[in-house]
Amino acid sequence: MNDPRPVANPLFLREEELRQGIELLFYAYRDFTAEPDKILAELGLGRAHHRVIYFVGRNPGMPVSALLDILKITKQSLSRVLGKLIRVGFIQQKAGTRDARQRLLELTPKGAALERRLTEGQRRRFATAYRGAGADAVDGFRKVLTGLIDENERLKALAGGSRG
Amino acid sequence: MNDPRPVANPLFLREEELRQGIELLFYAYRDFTAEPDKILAELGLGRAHHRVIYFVGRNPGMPVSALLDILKITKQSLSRVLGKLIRVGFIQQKAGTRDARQRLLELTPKGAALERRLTEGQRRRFATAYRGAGADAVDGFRKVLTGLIDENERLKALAGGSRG
DNA sequence: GCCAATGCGTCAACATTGCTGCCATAATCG
DNA sequence: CGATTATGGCAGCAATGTTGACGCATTGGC
Repeated sequence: MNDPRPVANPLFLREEELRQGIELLFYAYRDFTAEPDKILAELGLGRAHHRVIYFVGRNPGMPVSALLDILKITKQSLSRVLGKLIRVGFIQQKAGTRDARQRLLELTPKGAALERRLTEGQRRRFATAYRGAGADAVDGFRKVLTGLIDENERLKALAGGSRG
Repeated sequence: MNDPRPVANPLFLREEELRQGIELLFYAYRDFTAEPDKILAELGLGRAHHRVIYFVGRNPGMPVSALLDILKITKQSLSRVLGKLIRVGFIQQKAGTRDARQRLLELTPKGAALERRLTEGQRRRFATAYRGAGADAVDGFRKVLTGLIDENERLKALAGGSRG
């Protein structure tokens, strides 16, 4: 009846708060990726292919090095994924004009169609979540997520498309 | 000089807003998992092991089936990961009392130490992001992330530890 | 007490996604 | 010209996921 703690222990609350954040991030990411994964599996592709298709669609004409910097994987890992997407005809390369060593990447029409199909569900999921949470919540969401990103990556991340 | 659009196209804004959300989630998750991944690699473990260690630490005495329901992977995949963690001595099993078929999972002291080591950086990352964003932002962050989770998973996700 | 269902584990085979290390080519920069 | 950069390829290895099939102990309903 007589709780000795007038307010909840702030240290416990803090720990609980942090753990809840960790878990929410896990659950959200888990469900967020499940839908496209199914579509990809039917095509013999994986999540890595989606990431490449997404960012190339977002940044048409980007060189391989820019993709590597976003994905933070090795050149060899990307090479395999990218090679398959090119062979199957979702992505095409053009030689760079300024630097002829560069291979500038862009989606083929077929690739753009797949991109839309893959990302559609994710956009809808975000739209629903945003609508349900309200504009202020969306702002907070962005603030916290941005704070989770490595400091030296933040600017690049916020630049998003080729607007930066 | 004279922009024909008095305000930005709301449809474009919406699309841009949604894509930014998608990307922020990707970047945050990428950097959020990078630190523990390094530690795990030194131990010959992977991200899947971290997830198991995390949730068992959070829910001591949980049966295997509960873990499967959280991770959404197959029994066989979990079995391999769990088996290794038990062999190496990070997790131990006890037979269930109510149902003797169940294997109730808990961290060994060694496992608890690893859990702290792995999750420490992630907690710190969240603490910094929360502090920088403010209490209202944290609330919005939680609202949006919760909205991203599959509807029929939301209650379970929010229950978090064994408080539910 | 029988018998189906449940909880858990395991063997085999396979694909994806990372990694390292090494090598090659071509182009650009100083 | 020589060093660096941008890209690609090959071999091999590990982790993480999948499906399918099977076994074993226990539980619970009839």
